[in-house]
Amino acid sequence: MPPTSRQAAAQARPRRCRPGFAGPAPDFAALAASLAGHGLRTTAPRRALFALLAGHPQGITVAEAIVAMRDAGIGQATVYRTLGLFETIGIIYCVHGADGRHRFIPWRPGHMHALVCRVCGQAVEFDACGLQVLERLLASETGYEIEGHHVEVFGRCPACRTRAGGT
Amino acid sequence: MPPTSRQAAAQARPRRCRPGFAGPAPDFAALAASLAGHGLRTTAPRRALFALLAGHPQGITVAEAIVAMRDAGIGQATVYRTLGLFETIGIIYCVHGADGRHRFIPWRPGHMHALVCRVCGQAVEFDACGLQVLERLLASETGYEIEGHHVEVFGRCPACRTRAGGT
DNA sequence: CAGTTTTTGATAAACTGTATCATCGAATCG
DNA sequence: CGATTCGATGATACAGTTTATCAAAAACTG
Repeated sequence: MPPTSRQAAAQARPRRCRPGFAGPAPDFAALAASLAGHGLRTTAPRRALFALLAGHPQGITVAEAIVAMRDAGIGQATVYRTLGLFETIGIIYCVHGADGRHRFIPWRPGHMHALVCRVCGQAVEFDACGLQVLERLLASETGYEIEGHHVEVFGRCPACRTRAGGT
Repeated sequence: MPPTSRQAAAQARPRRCRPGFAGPAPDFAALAASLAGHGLRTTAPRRALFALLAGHPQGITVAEAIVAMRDAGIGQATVYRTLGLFETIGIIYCVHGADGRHRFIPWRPGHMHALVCRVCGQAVEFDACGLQVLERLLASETGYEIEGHHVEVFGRCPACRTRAGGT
């Protein structure tokens, strides 16, 4: 749902696939630009969370973010707010593992998707170019105007397959 | 109503994607067979939830199920339990929509997916055969053992496109 | 640097999902 | 057909997760 109350004044335009984020070296300039472009301010907590995400290209859970941010003196409410904000302005996206927990992954150039290991949670990204073909096909066959898609593939990573055959 | 359920001939296999479920006419015999095949009992709440699901091929949320079942005098704990059960024995599967909420969808033959209109909610189904190619490619490239996928495509249906141009 | 508005952190509160347990009932057996 | 057994249910309590509130602090503007 859209943000409530007064501090929602800055309407963030729902945007997808903003390139240029994530990676070993957090691009704070890009962060600031994206925030400014949505009329939002660049603050220390936002930078900190952005850096945390940049250091975890495979994504983090809310709980992990809360713990990490707490060590930096940042409250959990801010973590929730900022994650939601980042998702809204399109610098991260949210998936849920098979365990049902949300995981936030930085957007990478090219509209990547995550292949998540059900056992250890490690995620590998892949492009879903095939999906764009599917979208076009669907559009022409159904007359729908396709606005987006959400893909989730899950399985077991090589390490987990080796470690335990069963489960 | 204990009618003649001799048609339950087919023994239940612990298998996913069992066909024959869902649809306008809930196949209670198939439900009973599947439950019995897992050593589970056929009860009124399970039949009721099964019928509810059959009436919503596009899936329902937990909240919707709880409300609907409450009207039938069924407790929320039972709804959670039964949904989890149905998922375990493979007559429904769980996804989370772009809004982050879980949605339970009856398995259909052929593994169809839904294209949902964001405005009116009307859904069109399509097969995602392209996805199977993608899965195989991912498996060979990443070494993951692919166990499943979830695809959600959303947009605006022709009627809603015509009716209102906005948003 | 002062003013204005957004953002934050702490707390409370709401919500979601799970565990417990006495009771009920489906399947089985006599 | 009635008795028995053990799984299933519903109500409640409980734990965990997410959101709302609001005074205080911080960020942008000029």
